[in-house]
Amino acid sequence: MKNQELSQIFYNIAQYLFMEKVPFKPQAYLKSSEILQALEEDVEDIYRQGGVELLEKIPSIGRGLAKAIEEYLQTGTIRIYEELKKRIPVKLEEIMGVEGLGPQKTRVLYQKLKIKDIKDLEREAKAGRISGLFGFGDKTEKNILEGIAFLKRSKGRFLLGEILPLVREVEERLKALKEIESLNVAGSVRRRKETIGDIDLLAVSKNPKKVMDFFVSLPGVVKIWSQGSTRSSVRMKEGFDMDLRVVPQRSYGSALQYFTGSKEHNIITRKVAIEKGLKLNEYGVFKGSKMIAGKNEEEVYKAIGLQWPEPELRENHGEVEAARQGKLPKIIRGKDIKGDLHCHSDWDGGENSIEELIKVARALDYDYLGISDHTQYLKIENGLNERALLRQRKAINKINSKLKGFKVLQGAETNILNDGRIDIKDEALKQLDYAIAGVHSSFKMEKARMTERIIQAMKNPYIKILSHPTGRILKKRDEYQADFDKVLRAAKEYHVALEVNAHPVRLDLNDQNIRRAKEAGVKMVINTDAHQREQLHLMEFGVAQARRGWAENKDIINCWSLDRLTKFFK
DNA sequence: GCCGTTTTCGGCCCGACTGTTTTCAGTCG
Repeated sequence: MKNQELSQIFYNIAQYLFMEKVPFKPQAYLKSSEILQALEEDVEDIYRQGGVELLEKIPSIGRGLAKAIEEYLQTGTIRIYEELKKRIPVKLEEIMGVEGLGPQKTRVLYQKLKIKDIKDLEREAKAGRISGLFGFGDKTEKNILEGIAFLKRSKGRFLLGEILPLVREVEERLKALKEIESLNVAGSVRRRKETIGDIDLLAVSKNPKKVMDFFVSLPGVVKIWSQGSTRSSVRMKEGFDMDLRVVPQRSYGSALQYFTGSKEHNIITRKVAIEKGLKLNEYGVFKGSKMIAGKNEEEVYKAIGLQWPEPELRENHGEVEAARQGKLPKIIRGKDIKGDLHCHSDWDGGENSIEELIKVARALDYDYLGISDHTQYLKIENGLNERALLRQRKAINKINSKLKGFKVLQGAETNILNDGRIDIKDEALKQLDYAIAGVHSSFKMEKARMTERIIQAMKNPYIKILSHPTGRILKKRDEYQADFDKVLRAAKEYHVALEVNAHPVRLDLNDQNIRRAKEAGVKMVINTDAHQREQLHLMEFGVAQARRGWAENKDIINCWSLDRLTKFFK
């Protein structure tokens, strides 16, 4: 698949054009770069099927870029790109990945000091040769060195699961300040993206100076990037940045809307406003110079003729059009979850007994809990064999006989062997309330075989859930190769629910795949895969991901009553 | 370079802060 390569090339061309201050063209390249990055179909397939004409059907790809794609597919290179590279042969991703360096500065650094990559950059900055260049001073040089150090440390983004607890701590501290009238987290944290670049906070206060002074002296602040009366920015010791903006009450809604993003969502909403002869910015909705909305988000959206979209929907994935027609989905909420169907007890070496897990599940107000221990193939996890499963069946029956208003289900997380068979015999699977199947070995299998392997497993009549369906581990392991469309078709045909694994490093299915599953009419289940009782609380991350994937209660089987769920399993 | 159309041209989101200037360019979000 050449999508990513082309996306990168168009990104670089855009930056070169920015350097030469070509108007508007770079934005066009940038836009197409983003489109290609997110495009699910293979551009090469599209080109093979319909040539340049079909490529032009891709949004933001016109005649010029379609030709460029064709050139790349045929020759492996794009002429204008090669020329631009020759003129300024710089590793753009590296240099411009440093905070504060954009195309203009990158150009100067190359022309004056022949800086080509981050190594050159660090060397020249340390030697003090950067300050003094036109447009560069001591501070810029120092910031460059700090930016390089950050890149080395963090590789950029943080997992939502790492960040959210820290954000909540900061929120608590700020809310305790009496000068703060309202406080909200905005940005990608509010949208619950799986990884977070930095944190945006928004506050209302009549005394912004006091608030900013307090903010920049919060415990954990290691550097103050900027401090003003409306915006301040700091680096925390964990390595991420936080922005706090103070806005007047009357603009709070429009500011929250604006700073929640996404950028793409905002561009569209502003255009919607323009169509209606209005102007939308972070201060409000304006008709001429008259402000007609702004104090809360609902009225802002209403003023421009849109239904209020949940933050998780604001990714310019069709939500604005849906909001215009009043057809936004009624996405699930955390309290709709009625049980967790994937957790591990001490039977397979997990940390807690079934009874201990039940306690937490009841505290979460669940109606049921599915124990799904590993099975025998996973020796390292003390996987259960057929006899152990039977013993566990009896134990669970006994526990259930003592419970009122709550039910423990017996599942099992079985393993999909390389040929698609399940590592537990059908006679034993039959005794379970449901069985989960997952790939836990041979991740690197070739695509067609992997697809067939997974589909074979789903054909087993006792398999009701496919756990972590794509196998990715954030920042560590890519998805395994499988044809997801075929997996979806099989899931539908054989009535298998696909898991949305809630663990913050998995989140598998991810938002886009959840959306695809929903559109294919495939049912899903949000599970924590907890190996200790505290992890049952990770459910919120799975719910957030499902919300980002537009999932509604009808799509998620553990939003259903025990009766309906039991029928699904039957 | 794309898009949309009142369709082959004209518009493309826009404001805050920094660091460098000496009135503003560059970067970021």
